[in-house]
Amino acid sequence: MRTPDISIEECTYSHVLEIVSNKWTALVIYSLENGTVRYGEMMGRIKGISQKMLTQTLRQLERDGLVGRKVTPVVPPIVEYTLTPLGETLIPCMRMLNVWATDHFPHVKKAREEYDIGETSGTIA
Amino acid sequence: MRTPDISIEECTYSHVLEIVSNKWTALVIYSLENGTVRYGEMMGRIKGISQKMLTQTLRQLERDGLVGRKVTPVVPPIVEYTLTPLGETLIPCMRMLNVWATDHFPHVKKAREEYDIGETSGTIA
DNA sequence: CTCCTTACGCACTTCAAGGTTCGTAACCGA
DNA sequence: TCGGTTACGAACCTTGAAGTGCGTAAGGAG
Repeated sequence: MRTPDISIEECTYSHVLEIVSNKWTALVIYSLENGTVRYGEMMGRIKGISQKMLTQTLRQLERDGLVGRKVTPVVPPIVEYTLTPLGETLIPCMRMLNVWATDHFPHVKKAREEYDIGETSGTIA
Repeated sequence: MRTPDISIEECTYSHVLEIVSNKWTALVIYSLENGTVRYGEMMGRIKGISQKMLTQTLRQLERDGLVGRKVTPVVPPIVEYTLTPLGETLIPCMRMLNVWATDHFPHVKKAREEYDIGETSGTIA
């Protein structure tokens, strides 16, 4: 009764996750942090991403207004991507998560290992 | 050549997402923000969650060392969950994302609508 | 005339997250 | 004896995210 019910729809936090929780989104934003990058160059920078996933991720970010897309209709084509001002506002948030991870992720890893040990051996005795 | 390649493994940011990007994780953490909560009470607070998903989410958070679990073996059983100190360190991060969402999500929504209009009608002409 | 390039789109497949339902221990009150 | 309670576990199904591979335009180099 004290605290009201929580739902996903009214939780703004969940909305942010919708935007940035995709597998490659963070890496794409990172690669744009220092300015405009061409499609092909991004492919080279982000290890392991496929053409399809890069395109798909960029389309989504473009749709959300976080990155801008500039096409130069020459042959072969030149397509350049840049963070929009809106997109740049995400950087501090991501940095904060980054700091948290650097500070606390080892702790999490340790907790996991201990938990898993307790799971496998502890239940027997 | 200027910036080195980025990969998911070395991106700490991606590790945090592993932890908190699950659908219900944020809501569960929120519900624990003001202190210890029993299992059944959480069910009532988090709208739409099923028993399975609540248990599953709590197990994961417990494994990651973010929430503590205390069982009182009476009948019917009493199980209480609490944020650990480590779990509490996540709150500021989540708040920041929350602020970002409140400030910028309307902008994102607008961008989406405009993009979708351009998609459906613009290509024809 | 043919191949090479860039930046895609499209079709197909795989896999894991999430959701639904049912069963369970153990005691207490009626 | 029997239903009610709490906090689960296990089996099953669905859906969507992610991965793989192929096709393509348009012109310039050879």
